[in-house]
Amino acid sequence: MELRHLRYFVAVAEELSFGRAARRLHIAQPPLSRQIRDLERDVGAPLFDRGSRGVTLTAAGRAFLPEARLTLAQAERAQRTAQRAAQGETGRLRVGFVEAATHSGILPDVLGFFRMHLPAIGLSLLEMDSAQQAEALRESRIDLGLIGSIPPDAERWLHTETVYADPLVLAVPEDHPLGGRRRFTLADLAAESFVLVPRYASPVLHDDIIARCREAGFSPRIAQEAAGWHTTVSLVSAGVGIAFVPQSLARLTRTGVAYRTIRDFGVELQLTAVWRQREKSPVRERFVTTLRAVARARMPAARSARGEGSAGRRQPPVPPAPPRTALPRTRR
Amino acid sequence: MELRHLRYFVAVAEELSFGRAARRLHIAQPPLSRQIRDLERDVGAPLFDRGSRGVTLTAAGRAFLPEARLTLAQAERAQRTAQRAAQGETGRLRVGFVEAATHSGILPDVLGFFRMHLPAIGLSLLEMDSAQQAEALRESRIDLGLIGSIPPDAERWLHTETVYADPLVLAVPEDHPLGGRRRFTLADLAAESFVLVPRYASPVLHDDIIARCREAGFSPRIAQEAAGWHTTVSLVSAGVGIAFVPQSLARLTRTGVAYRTIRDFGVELQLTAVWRQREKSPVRERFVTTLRAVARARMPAARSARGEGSAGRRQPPVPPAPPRTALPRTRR
DNA sequence: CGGCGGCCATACCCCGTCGGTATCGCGCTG
DNA sequence: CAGCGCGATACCGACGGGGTATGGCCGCCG
Repeated sequence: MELRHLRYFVAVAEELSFGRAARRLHIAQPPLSRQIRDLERDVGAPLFDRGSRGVTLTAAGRAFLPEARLTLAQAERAQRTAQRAAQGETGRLRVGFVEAATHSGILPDVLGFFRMHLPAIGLSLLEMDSAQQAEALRESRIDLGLIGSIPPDAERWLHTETVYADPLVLAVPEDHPLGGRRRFTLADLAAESFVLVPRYASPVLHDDIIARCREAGFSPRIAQEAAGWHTTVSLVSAGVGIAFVPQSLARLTRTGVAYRTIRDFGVELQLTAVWRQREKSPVRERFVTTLRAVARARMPAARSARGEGSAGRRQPPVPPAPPRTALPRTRR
Repeated sequence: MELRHLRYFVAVAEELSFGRAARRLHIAQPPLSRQIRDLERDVGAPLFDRGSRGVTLTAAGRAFLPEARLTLAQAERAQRTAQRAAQGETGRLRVGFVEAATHSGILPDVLGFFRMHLPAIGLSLLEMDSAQQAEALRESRIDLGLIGSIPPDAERWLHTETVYADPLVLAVPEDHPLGGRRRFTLADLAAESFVLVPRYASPVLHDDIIARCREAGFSPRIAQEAAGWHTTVSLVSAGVGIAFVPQSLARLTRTGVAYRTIRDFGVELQLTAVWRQREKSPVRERFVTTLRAVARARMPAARSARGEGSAGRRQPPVPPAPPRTALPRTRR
């Protein structure tokens, strides 16, 4: 028994005529008769009573009809399910992320987009640090990691893509002596007091800043630790100290605070997506595409993120184009 | 897409190896590869990741697998449903019956057998008289009628089969003068008082008896009406009168009552099944087969019922052999 | 009442395709 | 590095799905 038999049977049962059914199926009547005969032989019982004036369903045929319809519907459902899974419209994705990914607002936006437009995708979110994510990826406990920077051992089996990069600029109180100067070097700040992100909140960023300062010849004096960027800016505004903040923040000018670029400071706030290199996953591709779009919308400058991978392509921000396979569809 | 593709896909997905799956399917590996490739083209997405070391399911494949299994199961279910319907193991039957059919105990026995052995059959029971049944059959409101005798207009489009025939004998009190006589004619009973079934309970039987008496030259004097045979016998035993009762009752001898055959009385208690001539119905055949078996078990004499139709065949009483079509089953 | 037309079955043919054999390409492995 | 295991590719034969032509049956109508 094949689906063809069921399709033919349903057509004949609906038309109650071999001739009309054959026309509807775009085949000739004799082959249709033969297929139905084969089906009846296979089922083991006649399904139609042939009268010279059309045909009628037998008891077996009447019982068979709804089941045959169900079978055909189930077959189509199977096909659609596979297609949707291939296009990443359904499935499951386990995402590891550092806390900073939520603070930046990028991850919440992506999640909101998925809940809104792709509700059939099950997302599992697991907060963990970079090292844990690398291990979880290796052990296939997560499918995607979101980390603050590319790990030192940029492993060969991992694909990394920095989707968001925001250079840090200096925030100073408007009435601060440095407010008037045009150009800084890092060393000029040796005597200042800083508002700094606590290490536990963003270890990579914290360490990067400290390391750059030490390279410039001083160890920064920490006046106050602050976990959120807006808090940090408020403290700067209040004169507690100066701070390094993402450039994107500088666009929302706040009274009492001035922003100054430090040439060759080179520390960036980053968000990098990382996943198992050779594993194809339509859902992951969807996620990354969305992530790129959301992140780009929040990027401070027009230039795109400089991650390795295919991060350079321009795409409409939201919604992202679905990843499509190039295979042509045949009939049915 | 055909069921073949799904069967092959499931095999490969379960074995995670084209070679092993091909062996399991009893085909060579290259055709299997081609079928899977065709399936993937049809679905519109790759279902397997081919590694040189076996294969893995893609996300689409993982989503497709359970749906494919469901489709195959549904197809088998469809087939079995049709088979069962063809053998009358499932379906619906609307049965019209006269009240006497239940009093005789035959119909309840058939119903009990169906509830016990064929619970998947839905039986609709509608009590109506012979004329109503004929009309209901014509209008296809019932599929089978159970009546007390063949209707006067033994219509050409109806098939009738008398499944039960029980000649009436005379029941007299043991101490009654008639008890000693060997041979009777009906006319000998002209002066007696009778216990008779009320007309509303069995109109045909009632009228038959009255008519025979009038032919014999008298109109019977009714001492008492009684609706059940056992009640009738009790009344005879108590000396209320004499009565015509089914011969089968005479086997259960009751103290105080003697039974005598009246030559050429010729009135029978009958139960006749009737249905639309040219309509095939496995459930109806089942029902009639069972009916025959149950009725025969209650028949008084060894001789079979003399109905027109195929009533003469001997069959094991219960359970009846299922009507089987001679079509051979092919593979799968 | 006989010819006609509609309907399905049968007979026969062609070619698409399913399944078979032979072979290749490619990693992995001893 | 040769061997091997696995899937893909190439090619072939034959089975069967679909085509046309035709027959048998029955209801209809002139």
